[in-house]
Amino acid sequence: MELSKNYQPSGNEEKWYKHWNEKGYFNSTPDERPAYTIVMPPPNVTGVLHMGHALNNTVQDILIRRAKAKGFNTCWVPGTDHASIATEAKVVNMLKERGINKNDLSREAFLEYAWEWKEQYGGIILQQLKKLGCSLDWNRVHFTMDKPYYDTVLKVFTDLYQKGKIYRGVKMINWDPQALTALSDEEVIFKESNSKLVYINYKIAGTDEHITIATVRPETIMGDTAICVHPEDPRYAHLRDAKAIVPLINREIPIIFDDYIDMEFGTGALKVTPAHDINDYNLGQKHRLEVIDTINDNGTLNEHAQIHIGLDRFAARKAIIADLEAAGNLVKIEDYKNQVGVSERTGAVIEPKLSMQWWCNMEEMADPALRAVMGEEIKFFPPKFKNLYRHWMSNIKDWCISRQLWWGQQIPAWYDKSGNIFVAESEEKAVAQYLAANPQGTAADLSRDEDVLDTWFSSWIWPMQVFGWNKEGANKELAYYYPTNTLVTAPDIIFFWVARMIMSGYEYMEQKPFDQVYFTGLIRDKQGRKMSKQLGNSPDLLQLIEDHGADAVRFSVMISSPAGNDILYDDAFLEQARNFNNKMWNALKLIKMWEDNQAAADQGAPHFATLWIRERIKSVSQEIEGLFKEFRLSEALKTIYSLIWDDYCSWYLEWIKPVYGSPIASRDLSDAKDIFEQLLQQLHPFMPFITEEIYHLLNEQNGDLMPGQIPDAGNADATLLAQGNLLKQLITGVRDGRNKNQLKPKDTVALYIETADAPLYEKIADILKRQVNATELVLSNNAEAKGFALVIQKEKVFVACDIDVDADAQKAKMTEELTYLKGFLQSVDKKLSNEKFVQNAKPEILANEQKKKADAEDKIKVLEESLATLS
RNA sequence: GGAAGCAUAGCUCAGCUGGUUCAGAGCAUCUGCCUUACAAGCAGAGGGUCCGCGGUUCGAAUCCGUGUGCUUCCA
Repeated sequence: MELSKNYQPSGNEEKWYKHWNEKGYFNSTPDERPAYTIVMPPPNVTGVLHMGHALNNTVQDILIRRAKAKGFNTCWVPGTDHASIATEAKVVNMLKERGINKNDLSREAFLEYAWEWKEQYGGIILQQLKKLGCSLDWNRVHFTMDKPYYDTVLKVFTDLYQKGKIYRGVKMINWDPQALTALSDEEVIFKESNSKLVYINYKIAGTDEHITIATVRPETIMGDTAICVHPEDPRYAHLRDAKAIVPLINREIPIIFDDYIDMEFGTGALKVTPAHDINDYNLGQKHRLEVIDTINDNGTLNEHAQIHIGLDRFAARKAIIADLEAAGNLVKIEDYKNQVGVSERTGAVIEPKLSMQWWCNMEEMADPALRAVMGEEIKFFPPKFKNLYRHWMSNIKDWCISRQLWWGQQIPAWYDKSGNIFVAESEEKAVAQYLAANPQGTAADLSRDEDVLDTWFSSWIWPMQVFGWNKEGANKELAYYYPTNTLVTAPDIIFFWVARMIMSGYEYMEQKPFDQVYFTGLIRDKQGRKMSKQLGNSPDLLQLIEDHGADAVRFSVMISSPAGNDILYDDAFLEQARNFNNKMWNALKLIKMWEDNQAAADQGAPHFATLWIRERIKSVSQEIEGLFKEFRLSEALKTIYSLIWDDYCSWYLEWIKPVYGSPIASRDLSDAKDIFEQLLQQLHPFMPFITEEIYHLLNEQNGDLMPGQIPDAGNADATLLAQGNLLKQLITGVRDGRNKNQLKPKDTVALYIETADAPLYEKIADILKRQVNATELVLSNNAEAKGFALVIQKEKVFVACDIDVDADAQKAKMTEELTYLKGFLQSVDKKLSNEKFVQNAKPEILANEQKKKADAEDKIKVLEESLATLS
């Protein structure tokens, strides 16, 4: 068979994905095996695959494939999220490009366009996940706006309303003047901004006196309804019962006293604008102040502002400053850094606004959800996120769930002409409610709430709804797959989504939605910056897959990605992955070469190398098992990587390699293949394509690697491991000695070894000689020959060769080692003679110290003897 | 303003319940090799006051306090 010089991923990946899919490996139906279930965090329909998705979904695919290989019935559910604000914005833009104004459309017409958009672009990201190799059950694709899902969201709303957990009310909300909708607190990002602190004089009514306030929002002064000072501030004590006059519009407002004020800040006097600041609002409630809303929904001034009506708030800010200056009220302007809230989706500066919205009371639901995480019924990986979660859950506020948009689940609330509310899952039921209360009425008296629900109000029931929670009657699927096993997500949606899923899980299933939450890190670029569209520092993922193959991309995001820690993405990882691919490819080529030249079938004993590496694999498999239990996936990958590259390729294959030109023993060949297959099985979850490809090239296979099993590893034989280890050290030691003494690779040597374990050398002599280019190995001392001496573990090694060795340098080196060992022995002795140590240390640690002492003593003895021979 | 996390080789980072299988990996550097699987490779090597200071302990990279620097979350 002719194999290319290097591994070529292109072509293979599509081939294997299609094959796995056709074989049905991705699909799951309940059976007698235990289930292992993951629901994918549904990406936005507006999204395209980026590095964050790549990391997140690679992790999930690894967990799924590994669980499959450990005998679980694995089910990974794909889907997308309708993303109210983002999608609506996209659709509005699309319409604008076609010359259509959203406001000219009916709701129904707009939604038709929106669905059209969704059908065209909404599935892109799922298609892209196939390129990454994700073993998703494509029979189970869900969308948060599908009919059954939509209906269930309404059902949840109705149910919570009936339980009194959802209510309608006027409160201060975060208003996005661009998207023209309310946002929840979680959708507001605070950004540091360079603002101006403007000092303004307000005249005290009936006097010539002024009071100076400082504000960053002078355009809101027309909404002022008080000035507040600290009750103990001597500067203002005389102003009790005084009134101030708002500049430009000359409205009288009271001066109030409250210890909320920070006397140090600004002038110690605060203008209070209850309609446009949450803190002012609270202050206003306390002091029963009037509320004057001076800003329109779109961010322009309204008629209550009296001046500059229709001007945008930022233009108004400039205009008002100019007016104040002209009127002589402006004192000074200072530069000032403050935190300004902007909309997560549109980037518009948030306008705090009093508004009638729907709210969900979270307190009661938070309680079991908090306990589940703190009590580790749901485990967080890494656990440091428990703190963050606890803090948020214990300070939880009511959730603003209505959005002034059309794309989403329309709130199932109907109003009659006098404003009474009827909430029901369907219009018929709402009408029935109304008619029951108003026998004279007709359905036409009712009008439905225009608003839709927050997207997260639909995705918080994702883990149960994807298994048909809303279905009538017994649900085998839900019973089998729920609770799911692992949720893999990024820490930035711990409140948006994770916490709320836990709450809805306990509310409706009386059970947690998942056993564990694995938080991936954020991916940053080489300079440590977050990857973002604005910076353009996010690599084009599909291009990366195209250029390097999905396996390499998966490797590169996983190798440096410990749970919860940010990763700095660097293309160098791709090179490492490519080299690793080529390494395995070349191992395959070597074995295929041997296959063409093998001895007839033989019943010979297994090669020492084979005996050793089988034990080595057992021991490493146990390690990997432990790493998976703790979700330390990057460590697991590194461990497998090193097992394949170092142990299998660098040691094992070299040890069993036949002398050039001679055939390989057929037993060694089949062992080498068998071991390679085991290693491919272990690596498969991380790099599915190349492993499947090599697996099939290695042997004629009956089945595929993907559904193959990783058996539980037994305990490794410690003696064999130690023997292999000694052999490695002997080889490295002699090679190092050769290098240091400037022996060329082709120069041969002879080995003289004094050992207490002569039988071992019968097994390893051939390997040892080959690996260090020795012509012979004699188990005795030879003081006569030219050469150099080494001490490896307790073995006295003399390397005879035809060069003059610097005996002094050699002695110096040995003496140095001896000094170190004696110091080391001293420290061990000190420990062992310390009564407190002997009393307090655990038995195994004590035994270990005793072993260290014995080993050090042995080695010192050998070193001293060798030194004596040298002189 | 409140809280959390991080600081280990030139760079990017591992290091789980304190004890040399603990000071490690990849990249970079140096030396020698175009050895018939692999030069995108092989064989070796060098390189670290584990941020400073103090404490707990028989013993600290690891635990506690404190200072400095960086990051993130919340208001």
